Amino acid sequence: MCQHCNYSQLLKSASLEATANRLHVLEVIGSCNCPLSATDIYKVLERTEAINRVTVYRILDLLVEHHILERLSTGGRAAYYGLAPNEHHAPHAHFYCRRCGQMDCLHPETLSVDSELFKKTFPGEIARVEIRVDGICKNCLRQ
Amino acid sequence: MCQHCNYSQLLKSASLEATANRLHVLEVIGSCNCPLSATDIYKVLERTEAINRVTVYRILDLLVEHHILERLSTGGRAAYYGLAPNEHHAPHAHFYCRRCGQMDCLHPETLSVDSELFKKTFPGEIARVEIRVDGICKNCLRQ
DNA sequence: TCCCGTCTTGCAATATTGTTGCATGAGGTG
DNA sequence: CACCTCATGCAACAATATTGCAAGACGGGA
Repeated sequence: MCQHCNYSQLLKSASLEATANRLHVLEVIGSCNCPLSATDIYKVLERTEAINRVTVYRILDLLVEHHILERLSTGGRAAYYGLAPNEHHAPHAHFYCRRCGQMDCLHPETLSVDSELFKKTFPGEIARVEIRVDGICKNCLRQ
Repeated sequence: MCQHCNYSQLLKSASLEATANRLHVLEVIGSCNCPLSATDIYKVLERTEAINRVTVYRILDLLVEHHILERLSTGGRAAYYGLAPNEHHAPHAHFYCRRCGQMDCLHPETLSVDSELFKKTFPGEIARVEIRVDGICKNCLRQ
């Protein structure tokens, strides 16, 4: 997803140590153009690194808390993780294929919500708006 | 949420038997103005009915599959369930409070997405668009 | 009425996903 | 070196959901 982000820099600006494990996690997520579940990430990493499953969960939680990653939800029960919006990444919606379970990022322009009016009238504090389109992807439609 | 829906009728039009358990589940969801998790529903039901937790899960799955209920996701790991859009219920967005975990329905007009352009250009099939606003609700802000 | 098939439900076991407690080890600082 | 902090591993646990199998309900037809 990102040739623009310097993960080490991202971590440092959040006052986090740029440990090898954290960089590995960011590289896996950043090099995939779609959000991944914790299990996905762990499975990729364990092939090449001696990393513990719990460590992956802890890193994901930490990075979400520091707004480096964002947690997304499918209709299913696993959480998915993607790079959080930053200067290189505009907030964008996601598409979830009900048949194959694949989650994809949509281009920021294609789908957005007009939340200005909402923000003015809503009595609470708004942190983010998550938009997810569910359906069947073109690959699954072909079959 | 609904004085207009005849649950028994809803089930019959989906060719499903209107069993007591299914009606109970629908009544619990329909009489709450916010989506509920499977556990929420089970806890309400077990106070008055002899119903099994697994039965609740199965009924929820069945009703989602038949588009009587819709499954919603919070940032957390539990799925939430609400009545699916139908002639009495316009599709609407939801608000999830990060502090108290409460999920609320928003009025259909306050927040909607312009998906016409998207529908024309997207190469897959679109079943629904889920919009969730995350933040802190007004009750939590007061504290 | 009795048998048979289908559907719903309960129960136990299991799976998946995520969390907690505690110990170890690395690396820096006085 | 003694001490501190932080990241990590490991085992146990917790929460949420699913599966397999058996029992029960209920209707249709012999």
